[in-house]
Amino acid sequence: MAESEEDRHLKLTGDFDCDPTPLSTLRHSTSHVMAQAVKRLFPEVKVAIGPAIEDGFYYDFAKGEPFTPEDLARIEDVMREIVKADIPFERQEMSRRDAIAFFRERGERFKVEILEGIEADRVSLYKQGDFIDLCRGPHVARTSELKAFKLLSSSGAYWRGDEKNPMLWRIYGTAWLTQADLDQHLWRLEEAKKRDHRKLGRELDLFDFYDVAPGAPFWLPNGMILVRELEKFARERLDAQGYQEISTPMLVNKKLWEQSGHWELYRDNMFQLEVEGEIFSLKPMNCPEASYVYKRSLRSYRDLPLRFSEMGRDHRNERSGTLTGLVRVRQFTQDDAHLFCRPDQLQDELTALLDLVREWYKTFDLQPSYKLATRPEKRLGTAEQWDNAESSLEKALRGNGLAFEMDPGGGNFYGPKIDIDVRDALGRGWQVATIQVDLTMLPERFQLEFIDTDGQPKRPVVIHRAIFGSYERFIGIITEHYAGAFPTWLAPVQARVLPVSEKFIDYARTVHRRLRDARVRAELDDRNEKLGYRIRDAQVRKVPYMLVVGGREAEQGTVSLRPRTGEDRGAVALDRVVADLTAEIASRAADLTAGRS
RNA sequence: GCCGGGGUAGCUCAGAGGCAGAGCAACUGAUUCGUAAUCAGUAGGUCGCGGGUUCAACUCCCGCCCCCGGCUCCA
Repeated sequence: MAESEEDRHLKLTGDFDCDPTPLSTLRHSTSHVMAQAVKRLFPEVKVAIGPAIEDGFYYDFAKGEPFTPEDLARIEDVMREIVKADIPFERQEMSRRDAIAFFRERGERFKVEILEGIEADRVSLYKQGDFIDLCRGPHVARTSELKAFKLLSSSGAYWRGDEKNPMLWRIYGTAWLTQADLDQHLWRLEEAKKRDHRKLGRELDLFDFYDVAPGAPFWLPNGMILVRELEKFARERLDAQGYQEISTPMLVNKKLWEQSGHWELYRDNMFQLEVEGEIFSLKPMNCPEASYVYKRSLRSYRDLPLRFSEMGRDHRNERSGTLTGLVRVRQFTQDDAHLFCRPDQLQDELTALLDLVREWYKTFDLQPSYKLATRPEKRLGTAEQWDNAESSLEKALRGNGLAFEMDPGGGNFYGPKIDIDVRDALGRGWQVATIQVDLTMLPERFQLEFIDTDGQPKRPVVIHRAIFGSYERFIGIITEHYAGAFPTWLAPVQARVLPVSEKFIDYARTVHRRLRDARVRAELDDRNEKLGYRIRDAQVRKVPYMLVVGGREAEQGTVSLRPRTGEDRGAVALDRVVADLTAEIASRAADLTAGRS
């Protein structure tokens, strides 16, 4: 992982510990003004740290009682007074020793602790009016520059993120350069609430959770359609790429996990149970068992690469407080694969894999971004192996014309990797795919071999990769991305036939049957309700197409086509509607184009 | 796991020691309807679970489970 803004903030070392861009500076200054307001209202409170973060800022405070929503409103009022007073931010420097004395005298124990933990001889402080804080800066010139901000929430947070440390109270806020940006951000927060996959999952009957199985979804018929369509999508692509699908046991003897190293490093996250005196565990990952499949026979250099894919159902005993809808679960299904190749094949495999990833996400209108994580300090394997693996990953990225960030030292101890985030329709990032080169872990621990051209056994390189990441999380992501209005190929119900009145039920049945025969997931809504009611219902259920049929349509063999976008595409011949819909579904098109002239 | 907030009808939520409530959804009937909500009626509950206090607990106390927002972790 690259150092986070929080980490840099805490260390106060280097030239620019805090991101000096105008927006980050503004947010950072806003957090100082918030701390100033808090100290005015609650003089006994001690301050910890307050960095800029994505979309805003926070500040942590030591205080007996939590902040209430009313407190936040009062703090915000005081902040606006401070802004109005147009106070300058003033920088001053002092020796670290003096700074320690300065903050100790004020009882600011957290500042003292930070200062004691750093190496710099001199440090900077920033002062605005009656508030002074240890800070690397930079800051805006005057408080009047803060125009568009809002406090959002308060919650507990540990000092330095360590649960053994005291709990502090954190206030989150957001700040922007303009009111329009702030309004836009607040709109996105509102919109995100409306799109919450937990809410939509219930409303659209996709999945549900019951307290008998925390962290594990029950897939309802509608949601299972999504699972099946995604599986079908994945299998089509992997079949075309020469993958071979396997499936390995979920309940596995502890011996395997001792061999793989999971028992030592990951045991706390594994569900264990005893069977006839032996300890078994539900698999948290699929790699060790894929190695068994590899090892099943003697492999020649000619057999490689071997690409074993698996819809691996994994269980991880996540701490109860971390579970969140489909995004963080205890049972999930990875679209996993392990590619076993010769070192000289690594480059081509990675290039093909990135091409696959790039194409994959086009279907969902999700924008991927790539991060190359290189060798960490603690690692296994030779410099030559690492050089080869890192340059192969980089060449694969460049070969595909992909922009990427570097994450120096962020790789696994067994090899470098590329992590892939996607940005959704609201601009939120989600980690989905990962491509990890494994130089040593599986190859060494499981003694993987192939017989090379010289007749000697050699170690293959393994690539661990997942593209959706997990079906559960991915469905959570796309539910929010599409706001539940899935493209036709994914929509649980693709079309609803709505007879204008029961007089036209026969023709409606014919239309319905034609659609079903063409494998369109269609429903007939012949309920005893007015057309307007049934249209509204289909709309609320986000059904892509409504096919309204009455006398005119029955006579002419047409349907009146109304996509959920609200347009009226008028009377379209039934044959054409069926053809358009099947084409739209087969091509996994993003837009609703059937019947568009 | 920790901190804070919650759990009352399918959903959204009100109620606070003394008869369990509303809107929407559901069901039944009437209406036969042309592009986002027809009218009327009916039914619906172990107030998360267990214990305690009390003449009486959805309400107060204790323990547990689950959910939400964070911390930490993460596909």
